Amino acid sequence: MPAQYSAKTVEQRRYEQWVAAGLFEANAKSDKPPFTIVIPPPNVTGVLHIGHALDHTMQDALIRRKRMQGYEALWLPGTDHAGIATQNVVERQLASEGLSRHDLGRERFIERVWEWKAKSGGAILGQMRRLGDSVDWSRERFTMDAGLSRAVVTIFKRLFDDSLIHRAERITNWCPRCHTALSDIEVEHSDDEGELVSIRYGDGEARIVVATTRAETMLGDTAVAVHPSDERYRHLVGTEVELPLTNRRIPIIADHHVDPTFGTGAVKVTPAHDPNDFEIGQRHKLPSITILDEHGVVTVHGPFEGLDRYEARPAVVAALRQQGRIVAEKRPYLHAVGHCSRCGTTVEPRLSLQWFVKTGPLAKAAGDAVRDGRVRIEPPELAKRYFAWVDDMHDWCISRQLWWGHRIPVWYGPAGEVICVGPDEEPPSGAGWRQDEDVLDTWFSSALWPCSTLGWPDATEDLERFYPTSVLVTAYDILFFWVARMMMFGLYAMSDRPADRQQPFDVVLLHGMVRDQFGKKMSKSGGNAVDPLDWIDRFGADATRFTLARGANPGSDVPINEEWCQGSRNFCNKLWNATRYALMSGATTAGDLPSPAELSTIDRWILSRLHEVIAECDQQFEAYELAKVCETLYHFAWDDVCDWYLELTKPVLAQGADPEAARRTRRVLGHVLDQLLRLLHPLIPFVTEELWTVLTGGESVVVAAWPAADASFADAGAEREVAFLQRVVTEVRRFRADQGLRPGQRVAARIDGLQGGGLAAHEPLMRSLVRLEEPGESFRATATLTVAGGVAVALDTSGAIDIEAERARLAKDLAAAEKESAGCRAKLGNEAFTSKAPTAVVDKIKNRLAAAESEIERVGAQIAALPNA
RNA sequence: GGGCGCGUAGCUCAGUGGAAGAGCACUCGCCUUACAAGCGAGGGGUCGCAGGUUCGAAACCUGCCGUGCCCA
Repeated sequence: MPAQYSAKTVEQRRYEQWVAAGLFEANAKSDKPPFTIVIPPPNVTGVLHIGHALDHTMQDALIRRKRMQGYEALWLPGTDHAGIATQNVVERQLASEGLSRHDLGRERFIERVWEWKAKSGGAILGQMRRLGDSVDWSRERFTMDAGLSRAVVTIFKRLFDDSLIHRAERITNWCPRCHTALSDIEVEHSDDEGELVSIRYGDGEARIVVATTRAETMLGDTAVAVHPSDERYRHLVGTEVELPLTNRRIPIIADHHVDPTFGTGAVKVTPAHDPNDFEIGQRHKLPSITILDEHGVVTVHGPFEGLDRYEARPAVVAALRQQGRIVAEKRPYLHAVGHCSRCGTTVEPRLSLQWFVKTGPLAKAAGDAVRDGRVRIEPPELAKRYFAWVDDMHDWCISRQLWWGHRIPVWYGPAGEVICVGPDEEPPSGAGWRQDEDVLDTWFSSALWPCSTLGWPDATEDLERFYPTSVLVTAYDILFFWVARMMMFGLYAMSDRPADRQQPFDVVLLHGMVRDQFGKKMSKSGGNAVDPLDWIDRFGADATRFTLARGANPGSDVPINEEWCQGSRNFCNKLWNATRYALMSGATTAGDLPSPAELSTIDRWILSRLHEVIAECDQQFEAYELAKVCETLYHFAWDDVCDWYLELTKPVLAQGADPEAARRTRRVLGHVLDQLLRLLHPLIPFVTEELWTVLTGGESVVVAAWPAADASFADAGAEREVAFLQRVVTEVRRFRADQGLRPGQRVAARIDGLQGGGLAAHEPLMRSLVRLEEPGESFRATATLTVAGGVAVALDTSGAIDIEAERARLAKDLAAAEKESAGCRAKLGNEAFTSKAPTAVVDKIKNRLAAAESEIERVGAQIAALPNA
């Protein structure tokens, strides 16, 4: 084994072996309990970014541990067809050939998309292999697969028949670039610079001033609204005012929605181009005048016709200014603007005929499932956010004016018939029948993902066995995207089952977003984005995973940086070298572990610690505290095992030592590493596999049994003894460092009082750790260290010691002890404390005081023994 | 504007009523036969501010300041 671990030479080879051996394939026929995770399907156009890497690291850690624990573990991979994004990609490709999708026609265009998918789609799936995702590739799914498409039609038909899907003309978020409607969650709001223009409508007595950030929409105004109790305008309500630039007069109406404190307290009402105005329009039965087409171009007759909305705005303002109607202008004016989440274009609220899911009853059920505990949100604090969303959900616009996607299964007849065609039904044929042109929102199909991937609507073996899935892992910022929609559809689709088996998942585990070392959001433009593949290349997948997992505190954001990833790589290397050393020292996993009675204190200590750590890890895993699992194992591996256990057992394993004792320690050493590698495997699968197979000769740690905590290994005596030993060693090291004694330099010393601490047997061990040799003929102590517990170390430093350095160190110790003592005395002298605090707490303080007092005595005596400078 | 978080060491974060912690960074000394991707030792905190509750507050309550996110 080389002295450095090379992830590059291990990772790809190991992954291929795992897949070839079928270790990730779940067997629906086994009698093991199931544990299921479906991957939140990434876009088929997507590439692996650092957020996926975090999400997948967490899922893989959970699923690998369950697999080792003997569950029938299924992690199901796949992608969604990403309607808008994919269509955009292929349209761009066509554009470079000078073509549009309309040149090809619908059928040929969809063929092109499939060709694109076959050639370049799903790049992320290959990248997941590099991360080490233990997904079952034999069950990979795509939302446009035949089976999943059938699921879409099935639920559409059911919802339609239950009157939960309907078609209506409403204001929707319209992307003038993608030429499609969007749902609310596909719109991202940001504060942008715009303008606020105040315009005077009407003249003389009948004039009123309104303010707007979108002057061009005044062409579509059909009213001016004021608050009903606004005294300033009461006399105008019910009258009409002249709308400039048009030959129209519009009414002044009173509506509670108007905020009288904003601007002049009067607002223009454009029902066809603003959701609030639309509502006002409905209430007051106002006409809606559409002034912009699907490209955002003005359609009203006159001088502005044919202008883009951004050309029309200054043109309208200029025309108004010419008429002297601009009362005030504010530029720049910061206000919230919605953008298409796919292309960034400013969305245009637009009146159009769309299909909607009536979310009311579905959202209620989705909320109830969490409220009554069938589904648990982790961490629970985030449930509030979930409720806030599902309890106030707007109807969901599901039709998209795209070609790529599941076409809406509705046919319109010559006599105005509207027929929804189910999965096993024949669409109507004959003259005048046509299918709806639109496709469904991609989320409509991914909302079914937990059940459709397992075979729904068919009652498949997989569905029976693996649904409900165990846990859904995703980022809190898309709680609404995945969770709420999967909950609504899962519960609805599975409603024929008993209530406790309908939910798409038992637990929703939410993590935060990956950020840089200063907590800043990662962005390409900000230059702080980390490409996980780059890290995998340079540091290895294990190091990348460990860095992410180590920051994954439940529900909070995960800061990472390159130095920390280096640290994780170093940790892998540490394990590599510890195992390398162990193998060179003859560590073995063959044969039974010797019983504690046969073992040395040191061996019993490390086994005691091991079992504490196993128990801690289990508890932390169950609580989804991955950051804590990492910390626990990092600390145990590096500090307990490498820094102490390996060092403490070196003399036993050295040549010339008792061969039986050495044999037993080799077995314990092998066991501890074996167990440690198993515990770490879910987090860092590659290096642990490489080391574990060499160490144990086993087939693969992927399917090795998860360690079981056994309290009978707890050994408080051994832990106390080793802690004391560590204290003596550290005390001597401090002295040596302060005195500037070279680490390699051997120093003669006499050690007294070891019997009292029960450490007599460890004297040779201690001497070797701190390089103290037996006193010779000419031994003359130049310094004496007293350590707690009556141990004293007299050293011959062969010359004058640095008394000032020694005094400074001791003074510091003394000050600390005195501070402690004073604090404890103050507490114990307070009658209110001793009478009201629990006895256990009072006793603890008494013990601390006693310890501080003896420390003061010890250090004081040492200072007194120092020669005067 | 409404809601939800957060504020602890230089940085990033644990710590939820009873000794202020970790990793990294920093300082000093070391190539000590597993590991310099390493070893040993060390320095560093008014727990945002002000009140309050309590025998006791980093933690609980109120207000303020700063900051982040979501929604409008």
